[in-house]
Amino acid sequence: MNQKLPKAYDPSLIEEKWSNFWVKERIFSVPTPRDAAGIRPFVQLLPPPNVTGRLHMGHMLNQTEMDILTRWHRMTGATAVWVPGTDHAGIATQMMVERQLVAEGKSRTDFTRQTFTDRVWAWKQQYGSAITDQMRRLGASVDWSREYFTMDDRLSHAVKEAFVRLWEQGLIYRGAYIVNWDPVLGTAVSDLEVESEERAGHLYHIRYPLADGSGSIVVATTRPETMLGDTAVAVNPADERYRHLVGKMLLLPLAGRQIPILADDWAQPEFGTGAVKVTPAHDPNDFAIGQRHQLPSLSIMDQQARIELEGSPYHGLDRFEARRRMVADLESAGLLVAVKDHTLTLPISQRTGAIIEPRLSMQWFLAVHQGPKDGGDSIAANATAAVRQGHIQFTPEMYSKVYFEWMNNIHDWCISRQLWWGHRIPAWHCAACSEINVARQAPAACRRCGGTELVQETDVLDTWFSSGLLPFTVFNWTGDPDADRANPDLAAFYPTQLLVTGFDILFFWVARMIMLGCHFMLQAPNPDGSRRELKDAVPFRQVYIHALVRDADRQKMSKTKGNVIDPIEIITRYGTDAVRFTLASQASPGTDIAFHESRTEGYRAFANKIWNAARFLQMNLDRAQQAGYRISLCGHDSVSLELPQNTPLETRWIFSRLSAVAETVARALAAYRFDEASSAIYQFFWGEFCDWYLELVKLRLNFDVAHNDLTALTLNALAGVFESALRLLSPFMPFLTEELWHALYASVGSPSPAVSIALTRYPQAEDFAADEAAVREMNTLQELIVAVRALRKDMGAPEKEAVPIRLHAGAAVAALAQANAEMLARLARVSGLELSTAALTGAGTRSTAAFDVAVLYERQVDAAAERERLTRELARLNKGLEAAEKQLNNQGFIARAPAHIVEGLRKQHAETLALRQKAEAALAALPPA
RNA sequence: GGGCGGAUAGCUCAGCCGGUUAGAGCGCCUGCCUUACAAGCAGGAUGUCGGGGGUUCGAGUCCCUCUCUGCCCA
Repeated sequence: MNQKLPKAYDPSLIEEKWSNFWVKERIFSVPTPRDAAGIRPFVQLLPPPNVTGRLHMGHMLNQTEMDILTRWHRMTGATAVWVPGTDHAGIATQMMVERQLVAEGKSRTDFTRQTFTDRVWAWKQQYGSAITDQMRRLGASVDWSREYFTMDDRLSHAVKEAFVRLWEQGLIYRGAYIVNWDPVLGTAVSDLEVESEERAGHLYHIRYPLADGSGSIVVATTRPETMLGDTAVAVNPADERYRHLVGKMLLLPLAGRQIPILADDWAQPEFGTGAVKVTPAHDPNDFAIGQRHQLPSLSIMDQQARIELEGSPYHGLDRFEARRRMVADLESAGLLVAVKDHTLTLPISQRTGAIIEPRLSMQWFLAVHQGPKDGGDSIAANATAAVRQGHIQFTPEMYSKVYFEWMNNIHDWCISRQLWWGHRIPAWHCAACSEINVARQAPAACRRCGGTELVQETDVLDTWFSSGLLPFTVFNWTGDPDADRANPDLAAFYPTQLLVTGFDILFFWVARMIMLGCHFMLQAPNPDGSRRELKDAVPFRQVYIHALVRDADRQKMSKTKGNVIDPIEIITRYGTDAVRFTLASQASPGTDIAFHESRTEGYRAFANKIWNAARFLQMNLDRAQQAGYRISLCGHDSVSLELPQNTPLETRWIFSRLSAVAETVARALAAYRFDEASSAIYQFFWGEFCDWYLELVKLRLNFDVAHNDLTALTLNALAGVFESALRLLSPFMPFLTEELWHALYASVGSPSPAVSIALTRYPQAEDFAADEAAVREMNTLQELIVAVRALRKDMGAPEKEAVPIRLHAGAAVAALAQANAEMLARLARVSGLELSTAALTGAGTRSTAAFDVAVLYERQVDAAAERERLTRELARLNKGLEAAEKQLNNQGFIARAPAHIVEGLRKQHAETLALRQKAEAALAALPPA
């Protein structure tokens, strides 16, 4: 019945078993609650990885943090829902499939839209779950029954609904604007998807002759190829050099059109020649000038950024080829005045690395500064207020500043993409009258002219539009106030409690969720029918922004650098629990994590330590059973707050420590201090439970004699503390603790009280008896033991040989030492204790504030080493005394510092003084060097 | 150019609302195969808290400034 645990911890033997178990048994599935008001929800949305993605360290950190919090809250009785899903990732996925086609010698244009998207779906079916499969190995306690894909019917329906509503509210509009055009992808991309890069380039000075032949003006430009689209030349109104030319017409070289010279502040006199060409269709600033002066916009490039100008000799040329040709032509025409080196900042597409072409094109936009037609504040106003008013809190707090900064400068959001893969915009263009019919279903006839020839919009929505809706769409939001009010999932789980994510998607995703969440949910009534306020419309109440995982040299991981650490590979070598603990132990808000494998090695050793503690326990439980003891273990009830009268010191102590650690962990986790929480548990488990408690219980467990109370009591305490410690640790190391927890119950011969440790109660400070006196006494004994061990070492006493000691101390400490002679014998190999009324100094002694102790061992100490040690000690003490005296002699300090600080310092000063005397005496007693 | 961080032991990082002589892990040195664990046990060494100035009875902690360094936005 009792399976022996293997001698060494081997994660590969247990992790797969439990991750399968958790999924198969649906341990973390949360049904829709009947009574939303009766639960304490802890709801989080997993930042959905792209279907094209592979798990990286960032995911692992993110999921480790989310999982620790989820498991912790779940164990404290919350209804913990963690919703997983994947994102269709428009551009990334389409690129992935297109690349596949290229390998087959085909291209997207060989397919119809339908057959292409069918192919993407097929790809998704086959490869799309790679990342969620990897996730299962991390032990993430997500609710798989709620898993979604952003293009599921359910979510697509909601996306369509959201779009139509925004359109009806007048917040979505269509228009020709300058957008960031990626000529490789053939689509517009948002500002966020554009990076800027400095590159060496040229500034071309080109002469534009006046139409009347009376002279010319020289313009400076970095992009001569766009001159075919020029519709003006601008000079600064204050620029004396050109004032007389304003209003005159120019003859545009290479095009032969006439364009005006106008005055506009945008032209900076000190840049280039002070005269700039204006190309409204190919430059955002020029576009603005064009608007101010009602200039025509002349688009001269196609979707691949080739010159598109019928009849022009440059027609069909790539933009950079066109530049070369045009510069050459200008030169031969004598119009190229100068070419100067110039560093220019180029917009680069994040996806493809292509140089973005600002391009005038028809796009769909979401208005962020405008109130909806049916009343209410603008999207940006609500999103700003939600954070400003504290309904959403950022950790680290600093990120709220970043958020405001962005929100204050936000522009209307270009939500259309010229792709095939994504949510198609629900709009139909009337062939007859060009009316745009936005509708939930394909309309039969145009609403304006009744025409029946309707063509659906070909654009799809930006991926972030649909993911921005997730906090409510995953809970089946419909947009219909009555239906939404009656929706039990929405009632129970919205707003979600927390979002854990990286700063890289703060604007892409976090901000969009706040924008869309506040906007839509303000319109959804509360479950009781009352009007929803902003504080309950927010998509989440807390945002925790985690750090970046870097390599051991603090370098950002990147494919090109080749320093990417694959979490699966590390997990395979060290086990998931050890990797999770590594990340947790370094996860402190606002600090990047340098991932050192040596640390993971250390935490695997920790896991092994726990494993062996379990083996020790199992061994003793076996013996106990053979000896006829019955051990009862029943979750946290096994630990009694009332310890029996005869409970030995170390047991009173360990329960006190357990209580304190539970407190520390709770406080740390509430503040996202994963590092503090994990270090407190580590310290407790290894430094206190294993190093001290397990050694001490060996004194109490006695199976050679008939049944005795002390053994029984100790066994119960030992098992109870261990069981509690496993629960304490389980959010951090779910696999190991699950395995050992079940094994522990098996050893006791009783069924586990829950199918999983994850469903038990999290240890709380008040679950354990705290005993201040026991902690103090134990600390004194620890000090004494450490002092004796050190002395033994100094004097060269062999490890195995027991040695007597002499102790000088106050009555209480002396009595404590006498009462615990066994402890001293066991842990410091003390063979006998002799009390001394006189203070002890000289070779072979050590002193603390509480006692002097001497090891009675014949061999002479190494006088030189001892002198060195004492000298160091003396220096340390003097430093302390100096600092203390400086303050104590300071009248200001005595007068102004709080009494307990002054008193504490005095006491310490007195103690240090005594220690110094002893050290001096010891030094003097040494034979001369 | 604007904004936000960081600099503490050899390395990676903690150090709260200022309060007594600054901590952890890894690494390093020494001794131990003490039957739970050598992935272990025990003992030990290591810091002008980036420089300078200020506030304060008191500064690693608050303020100013400089140096170095990282990130975000334009």
